[in-house]
Amino acid sequence: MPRPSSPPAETVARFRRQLLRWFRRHGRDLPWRATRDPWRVLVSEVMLQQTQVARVEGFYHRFLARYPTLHDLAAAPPAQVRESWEGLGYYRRALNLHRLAVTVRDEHGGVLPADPERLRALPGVGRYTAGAVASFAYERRTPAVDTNVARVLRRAFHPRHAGSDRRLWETAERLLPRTGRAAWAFNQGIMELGALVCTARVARCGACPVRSACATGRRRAT
DNA sequence: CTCCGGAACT
DNA sequence: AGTTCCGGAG
Repeated sequence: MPRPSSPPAETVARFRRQLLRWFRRHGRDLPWRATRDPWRVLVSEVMLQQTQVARVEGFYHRFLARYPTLHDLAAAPPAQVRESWEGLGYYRRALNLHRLAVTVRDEHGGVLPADPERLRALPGVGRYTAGAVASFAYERRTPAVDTNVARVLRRAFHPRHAGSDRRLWETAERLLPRTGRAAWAFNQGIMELGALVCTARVARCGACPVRSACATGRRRAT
């Protein structure tokens, strides 16, 4: 029997339902999940790009105390911005965030765009971050596939397929619940699953809430 | 010591 | 397609 190019609708629905229920109960109360302020969401996403949650938390609060709005960052001298980023590494992120703030101030009336396409055009914003900001700040019904999510989707729905980001984004799109509000929770949830359960080094299938809807989990009850 | 991780650039 | 950036986790 040929492997379907796309998972069955019933499996997709079950995965979505199980994930959402699990996230409601087990999702962590992270600071950036308690806000829809686009600036705060953006800062969290940029910091989280290559840095783990535990490390980001402290810097996140300090940075936002220093730059409570996008305008505060835009007005700051580059050297100070760089200093505020000390300890997080990948300093180009700070440079790009500063450039982004200036661009949004000067060319978008100070308002961060809600559209992934327009977000994508800003410095330091790739496909993932654009989707994340659109979903987490504006509750747009749009996918956000970072490497954690890609890993979960690959294990669950495309176990023998190595590459093709396109397939993964298509699957992510299919998995999204109907409303933007629910899509927010789904996107948060699937990232949480990748962070806590379906981690890079070990897939904890025995503790996984979507095990029965997952190609990898159905094989082994680890 | 090896692996992990978005975006930009070559 | 491959490389670079930077620090932490396993």
